[in-house]
Amino acid sequence: MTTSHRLPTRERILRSASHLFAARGYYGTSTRDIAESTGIRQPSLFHHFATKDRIMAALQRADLEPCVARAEQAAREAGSPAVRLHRYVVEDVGRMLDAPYVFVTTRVPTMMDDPQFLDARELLGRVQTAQMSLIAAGISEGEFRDLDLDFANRAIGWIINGLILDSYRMEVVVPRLMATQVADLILRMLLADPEGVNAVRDESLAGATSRDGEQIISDG
Amino acid sequence: MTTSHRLPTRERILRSASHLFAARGYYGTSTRDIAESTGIRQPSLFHHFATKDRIMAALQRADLEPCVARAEQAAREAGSPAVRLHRYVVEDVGRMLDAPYVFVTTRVPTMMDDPQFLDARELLGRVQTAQMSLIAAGISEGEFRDLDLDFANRAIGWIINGLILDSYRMEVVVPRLMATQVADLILRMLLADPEGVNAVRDESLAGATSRDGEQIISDG
DNA sequence: GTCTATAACACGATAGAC
DNA sequence: GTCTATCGTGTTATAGAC
Repeated sequence: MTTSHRLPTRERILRSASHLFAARGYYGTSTRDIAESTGIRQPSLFHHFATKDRIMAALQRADLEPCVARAEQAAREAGSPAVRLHRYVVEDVGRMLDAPYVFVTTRVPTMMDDPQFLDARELLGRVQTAQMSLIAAGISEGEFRDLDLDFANRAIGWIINGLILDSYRMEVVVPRLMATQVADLILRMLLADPEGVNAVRDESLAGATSRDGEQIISDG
Repeated sequence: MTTSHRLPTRERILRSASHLFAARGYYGTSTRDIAESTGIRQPSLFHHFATKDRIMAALQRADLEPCVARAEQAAREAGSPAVRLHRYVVEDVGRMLDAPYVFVTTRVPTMMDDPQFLDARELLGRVQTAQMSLIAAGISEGEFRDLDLDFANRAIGWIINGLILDSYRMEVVVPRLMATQVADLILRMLLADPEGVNAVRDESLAGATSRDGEQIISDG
């Protein structure tokens, strides 16, 4: 927010659009709304994006591509599934809360059904697969309770999506702290020994990678 | 679904609309879509509802009025806050999953902001207040961990809303069982002694009220 | 790269016959 | 209570000047 007043138009469109989508939903936001809040006229939008849905698609990519990368890395790594899941959640939720876009509508099922947003559907599918393999590993190694795989995976999504949805209205003072609290909550649900959550968190945060900077989208 | 082929038109409109709203969102569903799926022409809708938003408002009432009643009753009652919260979640989630309408969009913040849906906003506010007083009681009595009240309350909403959202896509075989699993999950998050969830569930289910029948809306 | 003007269409809602 | 016909508006997107 400090030096965002001379960003490329394309970038300003994406930021405006993500806020408007969060406030009024994708279908509730017109291209006129987006243009006005960007400071250009409605037809000028179409110099930067061929259609309205390409704006949403660009936001979905910005949300889901880093998410897929982290999830699949966490699924590949060695070590405690609990610690890997915790770290993945902290880093990915932290990334979303730190992002210059408001990721509220990028993952809603209403969008995913539309063939226009097929790419996002595929990316989200890969996230689910990676998460499930982490959960399955935790269960088979005895770290997690013997929960239904699908149910556990959905529950994780409920909490993460709920936070992102609320984050537009809540004031998230310290993204990293909020992300950790959410990861703790998820681990407490899953762990066979719920008291072990403190140890898992300590190991997770000790091995955390450094945070990446502000992200810019390359393509739509 | 067994004998739904000669319901009053008004009722058929509400059922069709709730499914369409779930699939494509409120703004993504046109009055023509609703009429077609009801088996009438588009202008005939307006004999039953003055405007499109009155259809949504009727669905919101059908969702939130029983919810408010249960939440405020649970907050009033005596006894263990953990047991009261568990029972409230089981009964209310069970009710939503059993309902003839798909309650997916009735509580989304996008709707709540719109002054057209002010009534729903007020009802949802009362649900939040009742839930918070239950959580506060649980914390002060030492049954729950010393969580931030707002964070705990939001987390409950994330899980319940997530389930309802998914329920449109998931096949929920036994609503009552699913509702119990979700209540267990919520209690496991909150309880100071997570192992106590089994005792809480047993006491909760033992004192459960009998299920009410299929609900019909009276007014829009 | 942004503009004005406008096409082409979908939207919610009304009028009035039956 | 449902229909046909239609109004007025807002929508996404295009054409073409600057």
